[in-house]
Amino acid sequence: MFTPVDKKRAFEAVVQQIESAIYAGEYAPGDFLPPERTLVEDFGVGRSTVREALRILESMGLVRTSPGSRSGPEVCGSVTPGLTRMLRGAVRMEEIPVVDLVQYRIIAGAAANRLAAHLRTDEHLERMEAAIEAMEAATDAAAFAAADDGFHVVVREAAGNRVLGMVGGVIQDATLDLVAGAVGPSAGASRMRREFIADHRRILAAIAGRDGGTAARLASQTLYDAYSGALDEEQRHRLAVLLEPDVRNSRDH
Amino acid sequence: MFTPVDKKRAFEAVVQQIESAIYAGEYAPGDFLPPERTLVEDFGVGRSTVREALRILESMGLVRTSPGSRSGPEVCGSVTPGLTRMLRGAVRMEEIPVVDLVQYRIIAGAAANRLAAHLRTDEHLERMEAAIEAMEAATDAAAFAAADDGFHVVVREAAGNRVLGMVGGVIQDATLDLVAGAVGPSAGASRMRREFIADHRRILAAIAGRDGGTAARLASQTLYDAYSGALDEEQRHRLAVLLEPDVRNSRDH
DNA sequence: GCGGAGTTGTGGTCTGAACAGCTGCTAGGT
DNA sequence: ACCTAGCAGCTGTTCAGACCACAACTCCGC
Repeated sequence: MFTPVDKKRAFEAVVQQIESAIYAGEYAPGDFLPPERTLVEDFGVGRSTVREALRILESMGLVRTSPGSRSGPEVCGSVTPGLTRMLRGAVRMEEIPVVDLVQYRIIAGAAANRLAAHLRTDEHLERMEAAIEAMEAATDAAAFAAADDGFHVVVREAAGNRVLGMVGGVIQDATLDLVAGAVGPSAGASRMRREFIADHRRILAAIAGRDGGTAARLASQTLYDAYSGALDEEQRHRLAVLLEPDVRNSRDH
Repeated sequence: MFTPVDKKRAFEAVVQQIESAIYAGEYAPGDFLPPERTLVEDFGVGRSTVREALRILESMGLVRTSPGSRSGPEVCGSVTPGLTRMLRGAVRMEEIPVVDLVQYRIIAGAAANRLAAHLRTDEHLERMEAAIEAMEAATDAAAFAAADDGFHVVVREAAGNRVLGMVGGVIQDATLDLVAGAVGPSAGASRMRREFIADHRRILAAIAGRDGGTAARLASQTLYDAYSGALDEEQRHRLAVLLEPDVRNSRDH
């Protein structure tokens, strides 16, 4: 059996070497790689090859270049912004149906609220309270939506799961882009808005009382109420499946 | 009040223009961008600038270049390989803990199995059965892991949620590469492997019987059993919170 | 009709150059 | 002695031109 030969392009080999060096800990965040012209000598390749490799590493968020530095490209620690950017692009390109986005928000929101109820600190509670007060003080739909966003951001932060936080943020943004002003609480009348705020207060109370099950259930129901109006019957059913399903099953018995 | 100026580098502007064109649908997956030398004329920049932009777009998974093509860079649809690569990097940089990935898989897996139980077709069941048979026939750990992957792919497909499918696939690939052989069922003895297969048969039976609650519970428990051995007590607790939490809460009353 | 050699266009790489921005040193003035 | 303006050096950024390898297309001879 022969192993498939991988014809690598030169810049890919450079990327792999630098990437491995960073992952291996030879370069810690904050350190500086050798300047481009030195890398050219070390790798024995042309300048453009080194630069293309650095562009890839930069787009991955591993390094950062800035002119005038005396020390070369900087190894920066946080890869999350690059990851978030790519995920956002992927979501945009997939042209995901709104019902899938809402369905995901119900799933991820329930889990995030459940986790937040167990792991939240008092500081988280204060920030959630502040977000609700910002919702009450909002005069236009944009400010209201932003305050609502802020509440969910704190919940995800309290949940303490980086993946849940990152994906949730991207999907939440995508939902806002698609349905901005059309559906959801921001477009509702003031009575609808008050009800929406009251829902959030109930969620906050459940999180404060470390009642994860109630927090998850309330969060799912609130999302369903906010968006179900814009969906047809078949789509609503796909969402309703996620609301208290275990109870439904036990009733079926 | 002055607005901060954003000094953009030339290749970033090129990236943004091409990116927007793709997202706007001007170039569908499978289409071809103009050749590099034509882009040089169109954008009025040098060749290396265009090439650096193309490298960034390529690392994001948006385009693919191959020498000898008469048509220019190809716009490719799937961004997931790039996402997986970057997520793996984030984990290796210890920016995202492995426990977060496992926790996410439990959350998303439970939801996917629950949805699949309601929406699956007979064809899905046949493919799940085929995946389980492939697990039984697997001789090495890699084949076993691949067959396990295949089962979950079908489940996500049956669930019919694009977000869950895309993100779930990325996370699954990332965990596969990171923990393959170290933890998880692939490293276990044959008894552990048989138990793992039996779990999947039970999940399949629940999905076939349209019992979403049971399918979700079994899937969560299987994942927890597979990975909990490699985690410490505090991490295990973060996972255990997600297993049958409503029952725990009702018992607390 | 068909197979093979030449042509053409493509991406991949290298070289050399010039420019802009920042840093650090230095010389001059106070 | 201290401060500041200017200079030199190094950095990243961009451009132009050239060459190579490769794939596809074309055309010619069989």
